[in-house]
Amino acid sequence: MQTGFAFTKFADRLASIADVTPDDLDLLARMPSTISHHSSHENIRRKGDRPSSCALLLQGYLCWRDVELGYGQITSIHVPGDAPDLHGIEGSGLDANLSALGPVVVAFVSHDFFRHVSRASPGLCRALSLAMLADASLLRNWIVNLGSRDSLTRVAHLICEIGYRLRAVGLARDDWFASPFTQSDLAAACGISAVHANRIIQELRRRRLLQWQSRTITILDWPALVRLAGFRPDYLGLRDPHSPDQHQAAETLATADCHLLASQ
Amino acid sequence: MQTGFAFTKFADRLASIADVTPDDLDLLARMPSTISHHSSHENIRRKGDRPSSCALLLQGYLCWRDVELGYGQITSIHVPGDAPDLHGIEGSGLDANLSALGPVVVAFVSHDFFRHVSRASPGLCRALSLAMLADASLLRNWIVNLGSRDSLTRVAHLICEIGYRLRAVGLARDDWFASPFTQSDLAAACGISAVHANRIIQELRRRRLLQWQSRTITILDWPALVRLAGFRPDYLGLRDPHSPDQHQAAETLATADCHLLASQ
DNA sequence: CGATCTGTTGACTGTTATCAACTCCGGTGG
DNA sequence: CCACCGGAGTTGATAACAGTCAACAGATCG
Repeated sequence: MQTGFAFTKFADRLASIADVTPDDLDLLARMPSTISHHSSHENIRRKGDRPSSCALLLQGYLCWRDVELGYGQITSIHVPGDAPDLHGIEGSGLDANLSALGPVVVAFVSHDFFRHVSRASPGLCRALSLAMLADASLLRNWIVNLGSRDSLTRVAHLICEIGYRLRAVGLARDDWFASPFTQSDLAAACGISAVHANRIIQELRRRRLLQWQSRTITILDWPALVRLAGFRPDYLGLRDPHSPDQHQAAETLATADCHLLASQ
Repeated sequence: MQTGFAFTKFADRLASIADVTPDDLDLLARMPSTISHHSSHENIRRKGDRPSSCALLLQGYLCWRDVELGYGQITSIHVPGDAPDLHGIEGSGLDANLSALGPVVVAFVSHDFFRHVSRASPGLCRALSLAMLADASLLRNWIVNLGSRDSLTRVAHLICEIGYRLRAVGLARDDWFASPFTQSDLAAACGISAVHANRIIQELRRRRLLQWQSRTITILDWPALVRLAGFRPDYLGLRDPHSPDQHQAAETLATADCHLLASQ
C-alpha cells in the first residue's frame, strides 16, 4: 500500500474538468493506493464483479469490452488519468470486462476513500460527478460515430479522439503516441472486421495522414485527419487542458473545417 | 405551477432502481412542476442550452438527437417516467437536441428542487445517481448494438428494449404499445437508412414477429423476437419492476434463450 | 381538395464481411 | 544458434449487406 504516487495523473484529470482547490489536492495526495501491473488483454475487472475499489489508470490503455456478441465490442477506451470503473462505487454489478490494451499500470483506490473525499469536499464531489458525466458524453459521441460514419471516418475519428485525450494529459508529444493495441482491438472498437480495419489503416497511410509502425502511431497531417473525421473536440468536456496552445490550435482547426464544409 | 401531478411516474421510476422510503415519496410529492405539451419533432432542449430545470417525461417518447452528421443520429430514447436531462444539473451545455418522437407531455422541475432533495435524502440522492448510471448503461448497450449486430437484429433489439421499458412503467399491456414515431426515426436510432428500416420492418412482419399499423406496434411472438435480438434485459438496471410476473417471464425467456444458444 | 409527410417498391451501386492463404515478427525451447 | 510456434498483419476473391435514387401510393391535416 502506497500513498501519494497515483494521485497526480488523476488529480490532473479532475483539474481538467472542474476547479480543484489546493485543499482538494491535499486530500487527493493522501490517497492510499495499491499499484499493480498487467499484461495485454488481461482483465482488470470481470463481468459481474462488484469491486470495492476504483482502478486509476496510470500507464497504458484500458477498455470496456462486452464479450456477448461477435468478437467482443469495445464500448470505451481509457487513457492514463482516467478512472474507468468510477461508476462501480454505486455498487451494481459490472456489465462488461475491463481489459488491458497493451501492458498497463493501474492504481487501486478503495471506494471508501472516494466516499470520504466526496463528503469532505463539495468541489471534488462535483468533479467526480462531472468525470462520470464526461464518460457518458464520450459514449453518446461514440454512438454518433458508429451510427452515422463509414468505417474510414470512424477509424479516423477514434484516432483523433485518442490523440487528443492523450495530449490533454500531457502524453502524445510531437504528434505521435504509443499504440500497443492491435488492429483487431481497433476493429472491435469501431464495430468492423479486423481485415477491414487493416485496409482502412492502409488507406490512411496511403493518404499520408498517419503512420503506424512498431507500436507507435504518428500523425502526419493532423488538419487533414481532423477534417476527414469531422472531429470536434467539444464533447470531451475538457475545460482547461494541459496544453492550451494545442487546444487552441485544434479548436481553430475544427472551426475552420466547419466553415469549409458550410461553404461547399 | 402545479404540485403533486408529475411526481408519481418519476417516483415509480426511481423506486424501480433503488429503495424509496415513504418520507422520500413525501418529498417528491411536494415537487413543484410546470406541465407542457409538445408536438412531434419539437425540440424540448436545444444543443448548447443550459437549462435551469429538468424535464420529466409524463407521456410519449423523447430522444436525444445529434444533428451534426447524416440525418441526425438518435443516441437515446426515453419513455414516460424518465428524466432525460437529469445530467443537465451539473450545468455544462447540452451537446444535442432533446426532441419529441410523437406528441409528448413533459413536466419541468427546477434544478434547485433536485439539489434540495439530494441534500435532504441520501436515499433519493443515490437513486438519482443510479438513474444517471442506468442511462450510461443503456448507452453502452446501444454501442454494442450498433457495433456488433446487423440491421435486422438491431431493430429487433430496439423494439424489445422499448417494449420492456414500457412494461416496467406499466404501459405496453397485452404485448402492444404506441409507436407515434416514424420509420425514419427508427432508422436514425439504428444508424441505418430510412428505406432499409422499412424493409427490415417488413421482414419482421413477414416472419410474424410483430405488426406495426396505425401508430401501434403489436408483438406477435415475443420469445422469437427476444431470441432474434439476443435481448438480455439485465442491462436496464431494473431492480424491482412494476409487474414482477412479466419481469419474471422475460427473465425466464432470456435465460431460456441463453441456454438454447449455448446448447447449439 | 391540395400539400405534405410517411410508407413502399425496384433497380442499381457501394461498402463491408467472410474465407483462405500467406508473410512477418518476436518469443521460446531445444 | 536455430527451429519452431503463435500472434499479428496483409492480400485477393467472393458474397452478403446496406445505401442511394427515383417513383409512386397512402395517410393526414390544414
